[in-house]
This record gives sequence, C-alpha cells and structure tokens, in this order.
Amino acid sequence: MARIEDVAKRAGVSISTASRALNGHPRISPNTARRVTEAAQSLGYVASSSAYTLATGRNRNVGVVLPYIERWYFGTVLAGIESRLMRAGYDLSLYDFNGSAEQRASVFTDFLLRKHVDALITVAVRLEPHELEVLHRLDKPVLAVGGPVPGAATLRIDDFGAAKLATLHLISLGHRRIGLIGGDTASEMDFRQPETRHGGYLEAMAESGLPVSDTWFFPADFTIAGGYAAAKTALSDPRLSVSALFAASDEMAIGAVLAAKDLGMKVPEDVSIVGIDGHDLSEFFGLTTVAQSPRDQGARAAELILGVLSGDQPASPTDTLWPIELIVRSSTTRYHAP
Amino acid sequence: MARIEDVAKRAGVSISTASRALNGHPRISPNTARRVTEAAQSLGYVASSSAYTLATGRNRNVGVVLPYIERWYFGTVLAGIESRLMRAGYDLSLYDFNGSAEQRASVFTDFLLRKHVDALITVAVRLEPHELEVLHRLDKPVLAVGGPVPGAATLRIDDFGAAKLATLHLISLGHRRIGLIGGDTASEMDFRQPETRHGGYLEAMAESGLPVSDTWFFPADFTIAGGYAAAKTALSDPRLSVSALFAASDEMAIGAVLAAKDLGMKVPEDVSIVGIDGHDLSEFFGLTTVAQSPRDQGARAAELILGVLSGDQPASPTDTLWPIELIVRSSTTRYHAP
DNA sequence: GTCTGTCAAGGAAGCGCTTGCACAGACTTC
DNA sequence: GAAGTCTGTGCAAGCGCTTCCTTGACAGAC
Repeated sequence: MARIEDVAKRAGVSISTASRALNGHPRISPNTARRVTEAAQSLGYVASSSAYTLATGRNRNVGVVLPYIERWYFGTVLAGIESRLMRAGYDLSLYDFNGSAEQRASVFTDFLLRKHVDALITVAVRLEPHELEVLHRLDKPVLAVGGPVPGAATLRIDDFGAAKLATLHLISLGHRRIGLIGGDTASEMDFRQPETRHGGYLEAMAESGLPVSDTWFFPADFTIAGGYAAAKTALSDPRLSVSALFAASDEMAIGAVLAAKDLGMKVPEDVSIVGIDGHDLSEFFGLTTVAQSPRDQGARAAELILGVLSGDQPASPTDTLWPIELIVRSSTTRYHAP
Repeated sequence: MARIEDVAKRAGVSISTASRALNGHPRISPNTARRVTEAAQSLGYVASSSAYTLATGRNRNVGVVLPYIERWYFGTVLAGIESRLMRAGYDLSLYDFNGSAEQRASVFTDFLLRKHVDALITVAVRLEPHELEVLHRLDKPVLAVGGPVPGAATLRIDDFGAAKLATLHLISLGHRRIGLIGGDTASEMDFRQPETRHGGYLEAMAESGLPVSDTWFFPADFTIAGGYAAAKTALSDPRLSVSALFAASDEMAIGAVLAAKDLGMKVPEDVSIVGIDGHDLSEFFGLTTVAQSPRDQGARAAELILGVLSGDQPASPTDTLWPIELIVRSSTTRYHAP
C-alpha cells in the first residue's frame, strides 16, 4: 500500500507539500497540486484513516444508535442517513441494541468512548439518564431523530400532532366511538412514539367533546401481527362497537385491516382504519395514514450533523419539526349507523 | 480524556507496562496488573482506537457491504452480524448501495481502501469483476453471505435446492400446473438469488416429468406489492389455470396470498402457494415456506470472520451451507380438480 | 563468591499522517 | 534601492498507542 511518502517522492516534493496538495490547501501552486494529484492517482494512494484521525482528531465517521435495524422505520431512516453520509465521504458506524440490554450497555460503556466517531445520530431511542450523561461527556454533536434527547438537537415529526390529526380525521367523518391500537409496555421501553401518539389521540377526543373509554385501548407491539390481534379483539367484542380504529403505526393499522377482512367486515364500510407513518406498504393496502418520510428525515439528519461538523452550522440544540401529511386513501369513510 | 500516560502515572508504572497490563500480556506481575486496571477504571480510560490501529495495523472493525438495508432479509442478516460483532468488541462499518450506482462505486474506489476495516462481509451482492479485483487487492478476509463471491469464503443456503424443494412439495401434493413468481431483471442486477431459485424450480419440474410453460413465469421485484400484481395476473388468466404458485421469496408469496383472496379464491383450496425465506410475517399469513434464518446466518458469518481474524481459523475460502427447512402451514394442500 | 537464567519493568522507536513555524525567493511600495 | 509583503515549500514535532530491545534484580548453580 502506497504511503504519502511515496506520493511525495514520485511528485518530487516534500511530504508536507504532498499532504497539503491532497487536502486542497491554499498556498499550493496549481502546477504542484496537479503533479501530486497525478502521483497519488497512479499509485492508487488513499490516506490511512487511522493516521489521519490520530493527527487531526477528526474521524470522518458518524455513529448511529438505534434499537432495531430490521424494522421498517429504523432501516429506512438508516438508509437515508447512510446515503447522505457517504456522499460527503463519511463512514457510518452502526450501534444497535438488538433488543439486548447488555449490548445496549456496551455501546455506552465501551464503543462510544473509543473516539471512533465525530458525531452521533440517535434514532427514536429513549435514553436513560446515565446514558445521557455519557453522551454529554463525549462532547460531540448529537442529533436525535424521531424523539427528543435532552440537550441535543432534534429532528422529528410532531408525533402528538400526527396522532391528533389522524384522530380528528376520523372524527370529522362523523365517527364517535374510536378505538386506539397503541403501544404496549415493552415497546414503550424502547422508543418514545407510543405514549406521545396516545396523547394526541386523547386530546383530539377531548377537544371534540367525545368520551373515551379505557376499553377502547388495545395495546400491541407495533407489528402487523400485533395490530391484527389487537384489532380482532377490538372488532369482535359486541359491547364495544367502535366504528373506527386509529393505530399508532401503519404496520399495526395494516394488521387491523387484515383482521377486519378476516372477520368478514368491509373496510371502510364497516370500520374505518387510519395509521401513522407512510409505510411502504400503506399504499398497497389502501391505508389512510399520516405520512412522514423516514428516508428523507435520515438524509436531512445526516445533513444537519455534517453542517455542524464542518463548522457551517452552530451546534445549538435546535428542535426541527419535519412536516407531516394526511394521505386519505380507501380505508376511511364517513360514519353511517350499522 | 485520559491518555495511557495518565493511567501509567496514576499506577506508578511506565507507559509500556501500562499498555501491557491493559492488553493482558504475560510477564506482568499480578499486582501491577491490578493497579493499572484500577487506575484505568478510575480515570474512565478507553484506548483511542486510531492510535491503536496506527500502532498495530488492526482496526477491530468489520465492514458490511449490502445492496439495501431497509429490506427484511438484509436488515435481519445485518442485525445478526452486528450482535455477534459487538459481543467481540468489534465495530461495524456499513456500506450499502442504496440502489445508487455512484454510491456503489464510491464504496470500492474510496471507502474500502481507507484501511478502516479488518475484514469484509458481503450480503447477497453480485460483484462486478473490477469490484472483485478491488476486494482481492485489499488482501483482507472476505466472507460472502447468501451468494458466492469467487475466491472468498461463503456462507449460504442452497438456493437452488430450496427452490427445488418448494416446487417438489407442490408436486408431491399432486399439482401439475405450477406457476413461478420470480425475479425481474432489475432485481437480478442487485443480487443473486432470483435466477438460482428459478433454476431449482425448473429442475424440479423437469425431474418430475412435468412440462413448463413460459406463460407460467411471472416476474416481480421481490416485494409484497410486486408479488400481488404478478399473482393477480397469474390467477385471473383463464387460459393458464395454474393450481399452485411458487414464489421465489416469502414477500412475493404473501402478495400472492393477498391477491388470491382479493380475487375471491380460497388459499389453499383454490390455489396452493409456497415461498422461500421464513420471513417474520410468513407465520402470520400461514404461509408454507422453505425457511432459512437470516439472523442466525448473520451471527454465524460474523463468527467465522472473527475466527479468521483471531488466527484460530485458516482463511481458506470454504463454502459453508446453511440448513434449510420446509415449514408446511396452511397455504398449501393436495391438488383437487376444480 | 561469581556466573547464568528468569522475570518484571522501562526506554524509545515507529505506525502514517497533519500542521505550526521557518525560510527563500519574487513581487510590491515608497 | 531598501524594506516589507506575499507565495510556495520544507523541516520537524506530535497525535496516542504498541512492542522490540535493554536493563536491573534476584534466585539457583557451580
């Protein structure tokens, strides 16, 4: 592997000149710059990242912390982050918890402390106080996507407002008895959305002067199967007679659509269903949803962090709200008495 | 941030002794080792990874190359790799193509050359010759999961055999006219499975003396929506009258199940459907499938690579076959004439 | 009582880069 | 024409580790 010394020799300049030429410093004559670039090219030279890091303290590397990779939302945010980061020549180090407490602990006690990353993006994680302290001690830019991290910049949708909007949509269609498929305790541990969205639903109901029954809440685990099971209960108990369901995620909403069909009910004639997320599959299932765009949010998050790292942006902990959009499809319709 | 010098000072030893103590070298008295460990602990010392790398040439970092993160199979393999890697104290650098040719190119012309990773795991990518050459020149252990990379070790299922097994399952149930929902040209570009699985289907049919019609092949893009569209065509053309469908992935098979239902057909009474993968959702949809376990494969892949890196395993390019399992659920049944 | 071998610990080089400082020469400016 | 300002380049220190080589202390062998 070629070292910078080889490049310098071949271009007939000193090592320092070679370094400056390759890094695009001013005060290098165009002619020299060209010779160095050509020498590097012909030798296939690529700077060793560890030497670069040791000398500069910069890593060209951003860490991403998230609870699961294999779920649609997280994977999609990650894809967005990665594409923007790579375009800027930045590496991405992945730290996911994989649902394991010890893996999670090791991220904070070991990995993050290795000075391997210049900045951190967290995706919808709900941090414990001592984890937060680790983050602050790192003294590196931190950006939280999809859920606030105290003291850090944030990029998120208004989850509360999104849930309220979805619920108000149902209410505006004349629905009065609206069930909620929300998060169970396990999912609340891992990320923040469940309870915030629950709150939006409650406020929409309250503001519209509608009563809410505890029996209209059906906890689930944010998966299709979970939403299916919850909806089956919700729709087959004759005492409840909800005419619409709001699911706190599209995946659960899709499960609800499938459950309704399996119960011989027609969507939306017999039951209206609305979700949140704008999941890839929501269009396929004709689901009315409040869409966010995780991929674009990820890309934007990377952009914000890159801005801070390049010094263009101040590192102030700003709270950026990502726009949401109500997409009405064929899973919701006007209420009519059975 | 504490440096090793601080640790040494605090423990009252030289830097070199501190280093050896922290790395568990022999020839350090137990007493000294303890003092150094305690000093490190109390200072919250973590070795700088770039200094470590520069001095040793080792990175404690494995790169993972894959075409998409947000698809179930890839995300799940990735989760498996990550969990095993973290357990060994290894970082993971993510390089995905994101469906972008230039992003893909930059992985090979830039990122991989930075000496940032000790080894590479590729997931189901179909490498171009010049990409392969880059890999070989890196002179680092490479492991290919889910699809061979010439000259590298491989961990994969027998895709050909899996497809054959799925098809033979249908044949053994008396089906004769079996449609194939396989890969379209776009998906064949990105990864290898489509055409291999196609081959397995053809061989099963041929060995059983069954004719195959070109009109029984329905290309799709390996998604639920794609499988749905393909199955709708397959099942609604009266000239075809296929009694069973083999889909080259569970996601397409799920789409097929939904299409059948929407056409008013009963699964499996009116049409049997089988997939490949053992997708998280396959159980939910009662899908008969040939299951692999991407998560376990990922973990195993990481383990194999770690073995090579630690010197326990030779770096010989072995081809490891991961077992597959036919899981019969409620989407397939014995053929009976309409 | 000297010699050799073993063990624990330290000195210092070196990994491959960046960058502050020094310096030589060319170009202004009065 | 001397003093001062730019420009372009080189020297060498230093980033924080690991590890080869050496040293010193001590025990057992002769």
